[in-house]
Amino acid sequence: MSAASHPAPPPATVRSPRAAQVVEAARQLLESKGPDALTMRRLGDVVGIRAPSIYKHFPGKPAVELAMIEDAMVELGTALHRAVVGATRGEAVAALLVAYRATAVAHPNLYRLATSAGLPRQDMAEGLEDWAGEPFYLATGDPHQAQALWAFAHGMVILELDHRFLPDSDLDRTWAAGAAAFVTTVPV
Amino acid sequence: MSAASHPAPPPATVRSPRAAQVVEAARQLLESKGPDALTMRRLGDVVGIRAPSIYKHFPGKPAVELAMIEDAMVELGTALHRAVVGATRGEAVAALLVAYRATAVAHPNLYRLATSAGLPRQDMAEGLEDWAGEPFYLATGDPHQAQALWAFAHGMVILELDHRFLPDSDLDRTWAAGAAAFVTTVPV
DNA sequence: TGACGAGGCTAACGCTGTTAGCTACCCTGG
DNA sequence: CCAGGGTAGCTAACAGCGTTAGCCTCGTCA
Repeated sequence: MSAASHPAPPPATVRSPRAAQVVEAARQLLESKGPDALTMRRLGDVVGIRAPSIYKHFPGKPAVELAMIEDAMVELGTALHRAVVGATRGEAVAALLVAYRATAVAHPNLYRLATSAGLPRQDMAEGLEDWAGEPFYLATGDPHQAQALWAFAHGMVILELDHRFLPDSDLDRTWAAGAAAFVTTVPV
Repeated sequence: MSAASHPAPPPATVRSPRAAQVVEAARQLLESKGPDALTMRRLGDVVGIRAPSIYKHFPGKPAVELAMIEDAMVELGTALHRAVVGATRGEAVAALLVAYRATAVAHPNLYRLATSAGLPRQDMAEGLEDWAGEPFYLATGDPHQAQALWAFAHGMVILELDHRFLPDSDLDRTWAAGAAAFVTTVPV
């Protein structure tokens, strides 16, 4: 393991070929047609089976969504770890925010799904949440700074995705303002 | 008008007595039973009419929700304006965050409804959005700082409401960390 | 008095997630 | 070699959702 590597995500739950196919189809459906298009019948159509047959592989729609969320967290965590590894403190915050924004904007519906509700933690892969959030601690060196920075990043992304900022906003500068606020501050 | 007053919200759209009753019932239903309980049939039950009759007063469920969102924004904006009026720069940011958090936590489901999706801006009361967001500009004196602070506040609230922070987090300190970050920073 | 809009009603449509029950295949034990 | 059982598909159906069509009954006003 080289000095510039980052910790691997916790082992993912194994999926049967059919289950993996369902999750892949669900993701494609969600990203290309939006959340309203993600129905069990349409999902069955894409896979080539009837909706009730999906229940042979997943206990219900929330379980399919949870699998998608786990995938999204692995990808987001990977991007964030890659951004902070080997960076100095000042660079790390900016690089982390850039990676966070880019990953979320690249898959907006998936990001929304993964973050816009409570998580069934007991059903999630052990340690995945901690691992994905670790880069915020690595970049700030303080748990409260890390949480605050995460809140800022998530707030920015979700408000941007939902077009909640005024239409002519210069969001690059707003991101920069947030980054500056967090790098120039000492932990309380 | 005294020196410690704040600007009044833009005039609200007038509602017939029945329409007001529907919105009030919807809010009570949402807050007490959660978003899944907010159905047109249940809403009719509370008001004392059948679900299809609601369509004599609103074009559809989204219109009822929009009315609730407008009410929520008036209340949030009022609380935020009250918090910043007459405060010094350093105090204003902290007071603003306290008011934001308190208002959101007091009506979690309403806050989620008002912030967790895109807004049909053309159907909203003119100027309401600007007016509700104005305290962020008053507290920071800079539009990008204002947006960044809003993103932080919203991120904190929504992650707290959805129990996304690790269970034993000391969120008071995280809020303080964010406040400190934004008061000690100069505009970029 | 007659017309008409406002606001209620029932019935129904198409959609949703989900369950029950049936069937066909494959693998394994006797 | 055959019986049993699990795996994974199917159709039919249910309850609930938002919404629409069409009807009826008031109150108001020309």
